[in-house]
Amino acid sequence: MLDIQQLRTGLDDVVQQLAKRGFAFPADAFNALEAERKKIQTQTEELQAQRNAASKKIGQAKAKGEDVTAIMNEVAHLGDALKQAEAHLDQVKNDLQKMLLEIPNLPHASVPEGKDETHNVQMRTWGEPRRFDFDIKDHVSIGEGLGLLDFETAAKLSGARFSLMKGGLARLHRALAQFMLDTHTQEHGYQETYVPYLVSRDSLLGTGQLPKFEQDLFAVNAGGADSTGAPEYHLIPTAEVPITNMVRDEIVPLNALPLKYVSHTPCFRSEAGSYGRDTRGLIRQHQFDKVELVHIVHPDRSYEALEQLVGHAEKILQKLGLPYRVMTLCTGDMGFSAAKTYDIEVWLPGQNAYREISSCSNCEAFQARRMQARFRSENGKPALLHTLNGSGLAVGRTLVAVLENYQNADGSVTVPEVLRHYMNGLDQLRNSEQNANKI
RNA sequence: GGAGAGAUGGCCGAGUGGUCGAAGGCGCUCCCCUGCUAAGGGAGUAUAGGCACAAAAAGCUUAUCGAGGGUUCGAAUCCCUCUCUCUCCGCCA
Repeated sequence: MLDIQQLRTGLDDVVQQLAKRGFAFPADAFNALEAERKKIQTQTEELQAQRNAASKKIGQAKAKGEDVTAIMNEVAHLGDALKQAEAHLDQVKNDLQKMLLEIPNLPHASVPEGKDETHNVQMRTWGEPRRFDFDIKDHVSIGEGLGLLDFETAAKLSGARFSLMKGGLARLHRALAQFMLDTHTQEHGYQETYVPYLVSRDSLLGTGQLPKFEQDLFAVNAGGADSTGAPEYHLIPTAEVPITNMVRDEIVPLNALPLKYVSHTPCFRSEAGSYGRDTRGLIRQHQFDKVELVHIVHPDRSYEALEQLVGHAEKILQKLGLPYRVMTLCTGDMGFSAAKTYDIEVWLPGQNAYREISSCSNCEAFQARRMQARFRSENGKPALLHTLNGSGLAVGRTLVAVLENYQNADGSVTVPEVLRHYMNGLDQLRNSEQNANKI
């Protein structure tokens, strides 16, 4: 959420900045609402002040045992007018709030201007894509070839865009998550957290998924789909939601900053509207695992923290020996809550392309304002925090990258050195009688 | 799921219709005193808005005692609904 003060005092600038990210701010509607708000609020508060003063007088008079009918008459007519004014004010404020909640964050000055992902700017690359002297397969063929990846059965269980992994592949998936968690907690100073996978609407409002992106979420009702009323819970689309909301309505002591949390969770996305893209394989699923990094920081430190955050995510790819590049997203490609975003894209030989595996964003005070997440600042006053989040990394896509980059001519896959410890020393996934064995 | 108790400021805790944004304590900040320390004395110490102003300060004003609604001239206090916490019972991984 943007600062309404900023809209009142510098609307033109805000409109211009939002235009850069392709958002048309309804300035006229805002100005009209704001003018009305001002009028009604003044009027309402005037009436309230009258009432309060009269009530006080009544109280004082009664205490002295005086007759109060005169004052009572004086105040009697206020009731209806006040009620009406209050209702009107509520409505106008609600409309304003609704408008405010649907406005995306302003891009940071350093963000390149552009319409879509073709205007993202490459910052750096790491590693050399490996040369293969055999015909390479994509991860689907590799996984199915091993007898360890089974989309058909997953479809039977749930439908499209779900996956079933078995044996060494399921274990490799787990190993990746463990490895990421261990690295971030032991080397990067994050506190491991276990969080709810079902969250309230308030939490989703806080991080910006609601009210605008309800279509992308899965909703859950206790007692089944035909239960009446609004959904009680939503499945988390990312651990960013529960982790960041830990500080909602809190005032964090200055000396507790920065807070750095990591959590491994499943993520659930309906991805409405993206059908037809990445229909094959593990790239785009309704359910996937992710290790999420969140920083809650002092506003002066958030861009410093963003660089660290990206570095921590990169470290995982480096240790796994997976080539990648880091992109700064342009204004038109950034997410709703972000002021600046770096994407990390890993090299996928099966697609002969770099594909997003991590997205690291500084949301500045955008989420904090929605959440009323504050810290007690140097002058003793509460001030809004800055929040950042980033994948460190998307586990499913990392698995894809490992399969494709570490594939061998005979269809086997070499287990990266750093993961063997988590695989009981196993150094290769290969097909076997056992793997091929039915369900 | 059943029965009961509760939710007040950074924390503890008083307050059952009026001058209460809220006693008292703790903590914190500043000052005084004390040759260090400890003890003592004094003052201050919620948040978010609005108005006005070029802006800040001061000022005026509104809201907030878990949330929402209601009764009333007036609600922390009375009524209703909800949420959460705790205790006991049941069930359950």
